[in-house]
Amino acid sequence: MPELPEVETIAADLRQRIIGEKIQEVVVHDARLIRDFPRSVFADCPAPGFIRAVKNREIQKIERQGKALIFYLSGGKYILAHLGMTGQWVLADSAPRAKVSITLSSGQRLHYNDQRIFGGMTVVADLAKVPYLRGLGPEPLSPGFLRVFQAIAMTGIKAPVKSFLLDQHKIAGIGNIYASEILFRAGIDPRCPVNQITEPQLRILGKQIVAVLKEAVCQRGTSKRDYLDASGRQGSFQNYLRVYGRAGKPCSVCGKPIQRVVQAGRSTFFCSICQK
DNA sequence: AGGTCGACCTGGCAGC
DNA sequence: TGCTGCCAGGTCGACC
Repeated sequence: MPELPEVETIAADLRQRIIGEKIQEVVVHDARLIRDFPRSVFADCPAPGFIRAVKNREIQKIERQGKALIFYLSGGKYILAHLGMTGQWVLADSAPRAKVSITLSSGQRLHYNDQRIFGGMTVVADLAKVPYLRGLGPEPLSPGFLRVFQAIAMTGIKAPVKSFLLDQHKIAGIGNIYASEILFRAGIDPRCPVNQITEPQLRILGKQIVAVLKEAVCQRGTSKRDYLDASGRQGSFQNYLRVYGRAGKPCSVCGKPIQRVVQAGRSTFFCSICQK
């Protein structure tokens, strides 16, 4: 599900509703979800250790970094969570398919669902030592991003620009949906190597990264399949997609059919007339 | 060094 | 109806 706008929406929702609450009870329905971030599984079942580590701590702050969600707990512990493809954090009395359920001091219940189990969570004592966070590129919504982006993009990268946008080490938070949308708005062919894009085009690209992500945050994310916010509601940016998931349908600008190609095993959507 | 590809999982859906 | 194959918003490690 989650790219930057979706994780940002969930973080904002949870911030409003559970800051200051104490974790009273944790039930792990599927131990595969509790794992070293984000994929490697502990040799033995880590769930009891996770529960012990977070129980009775207060949630003091919630932040997003890239596509990761971080719960700051009292006593210097952090829950580090990643939603993978199908993860959901939902506040609700019950959630029949929840993989992890957390009861808070007010009686609210926070559930983590994840159909494909690509996401998960772990508890850490030092964020600075987490390889995923250390490796993240600049945040598109942070001040000074455009200048940093320009500098990174000018380092002679030969990869197709679509792969570049998806690389979390280069830029944090962009995923498959927004990469296609950003490139359409910038008028750049997703297959074009980064080092063949002109400086003025790169400036437009940087601005479109910021514009598309900001707009998607305002629309509370894109609910194409599974994504729901922390109240279980859909986002609305799917109503504004110009190319993603529209293969064969007419381009909103020139009317020619939107193309779908596969790059690095993932679908890319674009207009071969409007994007050069 | 830097880029590409399969593996990790489950479920929905189109086509036969 | 039921089977098969394809598809899905992410990330990492093996491989070139």
